Amino acid sequence: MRREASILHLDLDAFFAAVEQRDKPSLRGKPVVVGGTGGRGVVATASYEARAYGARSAMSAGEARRRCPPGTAFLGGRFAAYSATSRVVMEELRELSPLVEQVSVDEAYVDLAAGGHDLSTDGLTALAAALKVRIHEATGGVRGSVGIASSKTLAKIASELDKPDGLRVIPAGTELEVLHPLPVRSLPGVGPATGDRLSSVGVRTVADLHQRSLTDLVSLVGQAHGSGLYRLARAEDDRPVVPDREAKSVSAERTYATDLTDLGRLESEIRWLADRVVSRLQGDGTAGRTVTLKFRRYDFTTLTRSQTLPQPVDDARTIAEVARRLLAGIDRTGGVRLLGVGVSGLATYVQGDLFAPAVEPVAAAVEPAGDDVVPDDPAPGPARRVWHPGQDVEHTEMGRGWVWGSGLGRVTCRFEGPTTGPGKVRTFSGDDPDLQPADPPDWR
DNA sequence: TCTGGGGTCCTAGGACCC
DNA sequence: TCTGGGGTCCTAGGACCC
Repeated sequence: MRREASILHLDLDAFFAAVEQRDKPSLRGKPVVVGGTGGRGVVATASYEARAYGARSAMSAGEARRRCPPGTAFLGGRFAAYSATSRVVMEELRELSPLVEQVSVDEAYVDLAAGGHDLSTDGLTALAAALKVRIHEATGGVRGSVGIASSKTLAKIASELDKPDGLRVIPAGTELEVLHPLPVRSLPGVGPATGDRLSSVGVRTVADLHQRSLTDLVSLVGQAHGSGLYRLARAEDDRPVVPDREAKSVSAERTYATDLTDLGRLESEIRWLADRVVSRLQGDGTAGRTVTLKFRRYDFTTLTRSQTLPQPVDDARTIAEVARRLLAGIDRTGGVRLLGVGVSGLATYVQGDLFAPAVEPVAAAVEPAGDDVVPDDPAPGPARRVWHPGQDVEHTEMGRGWVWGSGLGRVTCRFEGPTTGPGKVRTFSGDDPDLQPADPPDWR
């Protein structure tokens, strides 16, 4: 918490719907719902006119259709238009200060202390009012709510208080007056689960929260969350505004209109998801060591399986094969509602030969030619064999398995079946005659 | 027409090393 | 041989946010 209110939070109002209403005058003043046009969709944004009928973000499309009157516009979403509009808004914020932290397409923090502004309450109010006008003009009609306070959390709460088209400054020293009457559920980070736990011990407002000891809160919701709430109730928050946060993971997922059961189809979906992840990975010049497969069953139960590789990977074939191996260990009975593929443990990709000896096997997998994989008949010839993570193998003693990692002339394999649970891991020489590639998967 | 898609952070247990 | 503890890495799941 700073000594003066110098952190601004901006939240654009019903952003996607507002862009649609800007671009299609016939939609102005009418209920508009963006998202959820597919069979299993949910609402991304409801205009305030649609909210009046009970439509909400994250609600199923079917529920929103039941609630809204005939004539409501249900739109699929034009994300290019939203991000272009977002960029216009972020430029306006950067006029205020070099320290702008964009949290999402419609939300950002600005550190006003870095911008040399009049930080009196009157000065801040004038600044916020002028900003709102500039955003409305620059975007051609989108409005936003602004909160200014002495910390990020308070600024975010402030921007919520007068939504939509809000403007709220919380002068330094008055934080607790504003905070204490609020329901705990309005604190960022308190969702349904935490809200229920707090409610079960009689904590409903921030003032109630303030009464509880640190020990109580930690035992109720865990170390990090408990101490976070303890501090929040006292308006203690010194998180800085951080521009240009680096991404920590990249993922793609898809929910299917009808549950999938065919293994070949699942594998081609994995390949498609891996391609999407890779195009973003390569666009960012990054690669990651941990591949995660996300799997949601017909009954919405959701599992993840992950594997960390020896080196970062950014090629679709390796990522898809690791994901496919992970899929093979999951019981698919009943059908699959959603599949996802992700990569985390990101590292900026360093091009060059400096570490060539160590990364050569994986580097070879980056540009896969079918010939990299040794044919089933290991004819005499070039002795060096290339193995890549996820590849199926057959070992004379261990049976069927798959490559976990390789390097420096060795290959590490994991042997497990869908029913055997955690597998055995063994390392072999890369040219061990007992180890052979198994039948390669058929991607088509 | 029950429940999207892209993320972040935390917890807990086990393996492994010192 | 027994016993213990700390630290790090990996995996799986869950809560939360927009």
